[in-house]
Amino acid sequence: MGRPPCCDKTGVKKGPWTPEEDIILVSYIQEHGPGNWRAVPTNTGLLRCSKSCRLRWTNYLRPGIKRGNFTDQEEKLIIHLQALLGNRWAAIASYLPERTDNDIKNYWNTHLKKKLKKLQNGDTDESLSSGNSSYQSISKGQWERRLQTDIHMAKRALCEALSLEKPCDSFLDLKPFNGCQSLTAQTPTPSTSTCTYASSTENISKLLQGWMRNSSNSSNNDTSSSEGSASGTTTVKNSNCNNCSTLEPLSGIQSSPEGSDDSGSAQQMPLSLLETWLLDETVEQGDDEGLLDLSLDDNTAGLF
DNA sequence: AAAGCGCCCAACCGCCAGCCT
DNA sequence: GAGGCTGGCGGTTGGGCGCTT
Repeated sequence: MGRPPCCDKTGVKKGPWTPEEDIILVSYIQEHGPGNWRAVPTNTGLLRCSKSCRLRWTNYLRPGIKRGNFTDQEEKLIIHLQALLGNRWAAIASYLPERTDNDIKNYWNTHLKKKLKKLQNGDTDESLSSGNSSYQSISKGQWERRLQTDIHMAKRALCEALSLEKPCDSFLDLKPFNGCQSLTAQTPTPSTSTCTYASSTENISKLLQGWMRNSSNSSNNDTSSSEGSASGTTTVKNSNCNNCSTLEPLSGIQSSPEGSDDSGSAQQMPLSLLETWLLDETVEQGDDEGLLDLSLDDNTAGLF
């Protein structure tokens, strides 16, 4: 009957991931591809719940994740999409392939919610002035048309931003992980896939660099690598990797033979969605047909 | 210098739809 | 078909950090 439990509740480690754990997880996924999370703790020896492994991968280690400040375009897009979709962060994240739903959710809760609150209280905010406040005095029909226009503009901006990305040859030359190409090949996506993996490689390289530095500096000082680590995260965020090419490749990492399912479902689907969106030439300003098939959330539409 | 406060964000929790046995 | 697990999702939490007093 059914399946065995995904993991033992006992002996499962919680809390921040250490760089060592990250490396183990990344190595495993490099070899086997993402998916079958239940097998990950068993096969890697990680004392983590399968759920925790999946979350760590999708929210932090997955290729193509962009970290740091949100651009104005991204911000506006999030606001528009939140108005349309409500708090469906995964759906919203599908239009921002470089951002995780968790990041968007956090950004909304910590920044945008406050901004909108201010707006509702009558304050002005120049970054949103072309967004919400301008909707306040117009009819719903006008608002929808304006919204389509803004989404179209955001689409253009995003398209331009993506087209500006150049092939990351320097990272390809690095080959920090054997078989990294095959992982990207799993994803039948736009040309950005190479870059997205490279950017992740950069993240992981930084992480590795920090970890190697820590472990060489203080091989007997575990607290610096595991405690200081809430650090796994801190290492990546704070270290400046000016010369990643000095990194040694990880040994024992094989290419993924048959790219399993995907590199995190959140990666494949969003890109195809985005691609559809970007390539949809029928979406023109003022053309209400064929746009996002989304109805207004009454609550959020009321904001405008 | 240090205590207090607020912000940020990684990670956990609980729920649910879909899938597997 | 039923029971139960998996994977995905949104909400929430709490530790770390920086700023202010």
